[in-house]
Amino acid sequence: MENKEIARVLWETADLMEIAGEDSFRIRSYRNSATSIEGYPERIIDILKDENRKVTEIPGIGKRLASVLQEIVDRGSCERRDELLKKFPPTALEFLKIQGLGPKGIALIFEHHQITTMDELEQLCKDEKLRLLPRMGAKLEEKVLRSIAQYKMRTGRFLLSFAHEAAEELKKYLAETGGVEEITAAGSLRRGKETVGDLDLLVTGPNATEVLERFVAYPRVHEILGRGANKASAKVGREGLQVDVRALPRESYGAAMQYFTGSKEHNVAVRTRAVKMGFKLSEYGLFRADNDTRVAGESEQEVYDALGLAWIPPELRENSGEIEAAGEGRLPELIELKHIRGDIHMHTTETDGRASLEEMAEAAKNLGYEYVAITDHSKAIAMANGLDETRAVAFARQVRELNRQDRGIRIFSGLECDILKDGALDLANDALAELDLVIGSVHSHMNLEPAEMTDRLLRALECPSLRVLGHPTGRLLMQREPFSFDFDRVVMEAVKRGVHFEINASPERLDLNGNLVRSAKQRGAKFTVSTDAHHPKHLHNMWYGVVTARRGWLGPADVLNTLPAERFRNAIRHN
DNA sequence: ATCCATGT
DNA sequence: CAGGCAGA
DNA sequence: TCTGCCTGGAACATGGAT
Repeated sequence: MENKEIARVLWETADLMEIAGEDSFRIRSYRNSATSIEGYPERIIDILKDENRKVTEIPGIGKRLASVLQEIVDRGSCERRDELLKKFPPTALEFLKIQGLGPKGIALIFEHHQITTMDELEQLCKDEKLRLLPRMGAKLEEKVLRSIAQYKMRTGRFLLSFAHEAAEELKKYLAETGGVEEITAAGSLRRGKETVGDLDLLVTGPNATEVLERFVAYPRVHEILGRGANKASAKVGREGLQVDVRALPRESYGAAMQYFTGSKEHNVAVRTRAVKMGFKLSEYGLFRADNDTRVAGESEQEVYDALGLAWIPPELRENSGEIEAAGEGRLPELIELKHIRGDIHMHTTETDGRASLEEMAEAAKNLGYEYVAITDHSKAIAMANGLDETRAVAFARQVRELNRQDRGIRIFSGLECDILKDGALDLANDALAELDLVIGSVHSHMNLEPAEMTDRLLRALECPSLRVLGHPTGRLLMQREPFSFDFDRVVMEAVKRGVHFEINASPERLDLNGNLVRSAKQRGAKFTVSTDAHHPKHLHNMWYGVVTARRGWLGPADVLNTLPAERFRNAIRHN
């Protein structure tokens, strides 16, 4: 059992305890242990097995949680969780994701009604029964109904990061079969879409068929949906990600990859082109329409070539101009991970990060970056102990001092400064001016009317120290809609003032999706790609941001943090 | 006005 | 629930 | 060195119910 799964069980238990109204310190302990286990460098299961070691060495884990961990590893659950699940249905945990319903509200609902499914909850609201409960009213019913609608839209979809990790794990496992030439994840994962519905794995090689055997025997498969000679599909993991594995002959591997990568719209357009050229294209290959002779199929390159197209990076395959561009040889040269020279949005223990400045810088150095910007929160985020003017200025000074010693990576002093409700920045200008890089972000009042939100952002852009608009749309994938404002107007103003748009690489944001990036670029916008890391391991998320930038047709020149350190410094310098 | 639960 | 501290 | 007792809580604003 992996640390992640253990952490999940602990987290669930904490949620259930909260609904049951148990001691808040105990709940906190469970949550603390969940987060520290999730990010723990060693496998808990190994420590438990080792006679000479104790899990209580891990800070935050004491005698009680140690035995809980043992229990979870042994049987996948713990007594407390089992008890609570007798009292509350497992859907209670789902209800927690409905906006407006917290632990208290859910407990109250269960006290009065015997419901177990989301549909029943929906019905309860529609029947105007929820408002009969104390402290609940018509407004809440509406809110819950809206949130349920959203919930239904997003079920069955998964974060890109989740699908990516699942795919990597599966690929590794399946490759152990031997006799496998290639395993590739196709579909929206390959196109780098922010959320993914299901996973398509394509396999070729002499033993491709055996791979299907191995797949259905995968320990995390929990429901086999079908299995034939060339294709098997199953639900994987507790989350129920549907995975299709297809075994393919070498000669049609490229055609299949092209086909299963999509998008559907892209494929329709490509096929239309093929037909016009006297071919037919399918997942089996590209054939001449008149005599069915195979023209291409082994590689994607071959297929696109034969159609008179340059090979199109999967991120662009949305039928939004990429085919024309490929035909005319004017596909953009897209940004790649290796172009990124510094991560310029991250947090430390000074506010809500989990590691020190030194640890973050060290981790960034190990990723090969030339520089980092440390950008902790400002004081409006009180719960994160955000920096006030005094601390910000002191921090800027501390960083100047740090850079005198050579630590193999350049550090810039930054701040993720809150944009207040009226568009003013949270800290005074003279304090901001001391910092190398000011990112302005909205963290509150996200439901303003569009006009008001637009004005707010426009006003924020007036701040002379502002260099970056952080997570500009505020969306949280599958959780919170982007806030609405006049994007184009804000883009134009930002361009005028030299403010960059952040492509926030954190997988639950991927803020600015590909479409917005592209339309901003067309209006002259420049960008940053940053992880918003709160932990050294989050620095790895950069890839997701780069993929998103690619979906927005960006090249390295569009992105500020591809510049070498010195040029980067000049670009952000205040006048 | 006050108090609570929720959310950031 | 963990961790620290007092008192044994 | 062990046992038992005590403390700790990321702050605040908002929207809505009463």
